[in-house]
Amino acid sequence: MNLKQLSELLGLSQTTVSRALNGYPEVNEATRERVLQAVKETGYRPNKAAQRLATGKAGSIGLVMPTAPGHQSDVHFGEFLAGLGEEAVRHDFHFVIMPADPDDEVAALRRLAISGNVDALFVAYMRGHDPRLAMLKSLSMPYVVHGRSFGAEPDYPYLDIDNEGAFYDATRLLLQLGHTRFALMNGPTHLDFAIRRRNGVIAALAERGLTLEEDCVSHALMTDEQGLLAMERFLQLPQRPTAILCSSTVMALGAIRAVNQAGLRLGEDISLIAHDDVLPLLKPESFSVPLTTTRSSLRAAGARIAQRLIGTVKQAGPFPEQELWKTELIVRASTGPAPS
Amino acid sequence: MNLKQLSELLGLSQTTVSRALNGYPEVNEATRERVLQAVKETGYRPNKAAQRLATGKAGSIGLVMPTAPGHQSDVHFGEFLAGLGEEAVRHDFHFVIMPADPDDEVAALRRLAISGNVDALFVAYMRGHDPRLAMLKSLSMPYVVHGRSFGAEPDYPYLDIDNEGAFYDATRLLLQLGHTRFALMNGPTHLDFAIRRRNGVIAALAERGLTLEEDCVSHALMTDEQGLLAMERFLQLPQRPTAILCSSTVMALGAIRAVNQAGLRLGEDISLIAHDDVLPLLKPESFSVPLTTTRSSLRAAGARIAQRLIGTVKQAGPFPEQELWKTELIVRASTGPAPS
DNA sequence: TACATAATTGAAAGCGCTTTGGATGCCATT
DNA sequence: AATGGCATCCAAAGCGCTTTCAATTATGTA
Repeated sequence: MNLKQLSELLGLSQTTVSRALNGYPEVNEATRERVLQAVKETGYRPNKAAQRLATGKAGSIGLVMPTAPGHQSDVHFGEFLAGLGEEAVRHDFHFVIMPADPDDEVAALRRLAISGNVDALFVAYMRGHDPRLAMLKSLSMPYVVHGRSFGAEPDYPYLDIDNEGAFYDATRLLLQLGHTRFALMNGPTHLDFAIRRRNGVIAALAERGLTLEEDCVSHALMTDEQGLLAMERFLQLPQRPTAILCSSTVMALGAIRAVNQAGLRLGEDISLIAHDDVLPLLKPESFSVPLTTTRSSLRAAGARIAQRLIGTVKQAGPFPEQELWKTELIVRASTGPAPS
Repeated sequence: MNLKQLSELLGLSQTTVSRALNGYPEVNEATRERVLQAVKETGYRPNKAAQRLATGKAGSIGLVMPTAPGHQSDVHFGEFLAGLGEEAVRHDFHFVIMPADPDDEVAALRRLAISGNVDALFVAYMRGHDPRLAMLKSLSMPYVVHGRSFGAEPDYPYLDIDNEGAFYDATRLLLQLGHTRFALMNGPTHLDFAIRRRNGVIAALAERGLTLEEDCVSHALMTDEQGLLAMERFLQLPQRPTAILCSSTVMALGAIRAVNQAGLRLGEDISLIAHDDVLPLLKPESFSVPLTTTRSSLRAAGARIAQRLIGTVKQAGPFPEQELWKTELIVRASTGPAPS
């Protein structure tokens, strides 16, 4: 069933049917009703490819999924996608996902953009001085960046959380509890959020005249394995840190295992604060020692970005170009006063 | 730059340029060279929407992502997607993801199919007597089902793992270790794999004249929370089970917490075997008590399905219609002889 | 009553590609 | 010289939609 057949069936022109379907005001309400009724009965669906060719709009937003054989797939990606989806489903948008080697992200993003398959782009996994920004600006296609790019002029549309503030606050809390020996389990060095979180910690420590020693910082993939390894390393330090900041609840999982294996008690011997993206299968509140976290929902961020992206494509009013979300600092049992 | 402009530039017809680009044999090699050269110089890219409208082929495979506000996003989905992606990236295919309310999956799948945006469908989260099968058959679009539909004639293309066999073998192992009181922590009742796994357990028990008591079975979302709750319930039973089968390592996480909290020792007081989809952030081998599992990589399954789907679209030879993968039973420390 | 105006509808021209159904010219055969 | 086959190429007809421009009818105004 296509437009032509439908219009013949109704004894109307394609023009009128098309208008009725797309909510144009110049069609008689009675006619529109008739058309809508026929659509319901026949199950007619406009062919998207044709629609796209005619309008230039695809009703879809594109994103690059970093993937490669052996490449760790990322829980955060799925969660974020769920957020995007939640919003997209309300506007009959869909996603076009271009899988790409992580080393090939710039090219993949360009391919996606000029493929003509998408109306807007979503960009994540931002790095410091991210090379994709220049490319995006040259593209004349709407986009929103999740995160920011440290070192780049902040003149691009983004939604980010206040990573520096989050870790600054977390560190301050630990300082107030009397801790003086700190360690940071962070994500990969080149990623923007890792840079900012580190800065947050350093800034808070500096106010007390403390510094973050090089051997008290780990940069690694945010897996529980890496968490275990990093924590084991920390615990073997001659001057063992008592306060640990951690970039992910996934990593914290491994870290906690290391603490337990060392026979230490979380919240007493070791205080731990992790950043919580509100992942579905990791509830810090139900850890055996509930985990103090800086919290910000990845999923909510996804939904908001979808909203901005779709709104822009549909020309539905202006959106703020830059948004910086505060995180919540939620104190639970994994933090306590420094052991004397 | 479009085909018309390019062909004018070259002094050729659109026909010839199109053929040169698409590898048709009836164009002079010299001409083809000239065209390819011009493409390189002008950066011409064919408009996908037009291509699609003309050919009906989109170079993409479609899938429905169950999502709704408040709906738990699923780690397995992301991992599976990574597998699909790994293969798709090699063939310049992409995905079109249609987010949909879980209650609306049949309709969503149909929308996706007739949208003209996809060449093939991937279908997951199969249920017993799944209503989507009939719809898919009527569709004349290639598809592959991940899993099967219990109770339906197995005449559709699928890739599944031998869920029944996996849990049968796991149960037998526990029986050999002397266990007699079993419990099963399963996924939602209506899902196909849950049905088959349960059957596997029941079959193995039956051989020894044992039965699976109703209060020793839990059907729930496969989250760590539900795992915790289910295990707590099991442990409070008057005749406490000593052998637990679990449908997911995520769930096992919570279950293990419950065991620890009850002051029991995993692998001694309680033996546990879980099914391992090889999720990136849950390594059963590095649990504090390494976990005995039935293993089958979700990601590998994704890649294989992508291969079949893309191959079918490209008419690249026939693929087996039905595949049933064996799982591996990997024995680690979470299983031990029944306590006396 | 005559005319301007608003409300509705349609014909047809694209959108950028693929593909059918010829053309055209060239060569080897009869 | 007439024939057929082959290698190349092209004009034009779609694919299924949107949108411009125009036509038609109904309504209101002086």
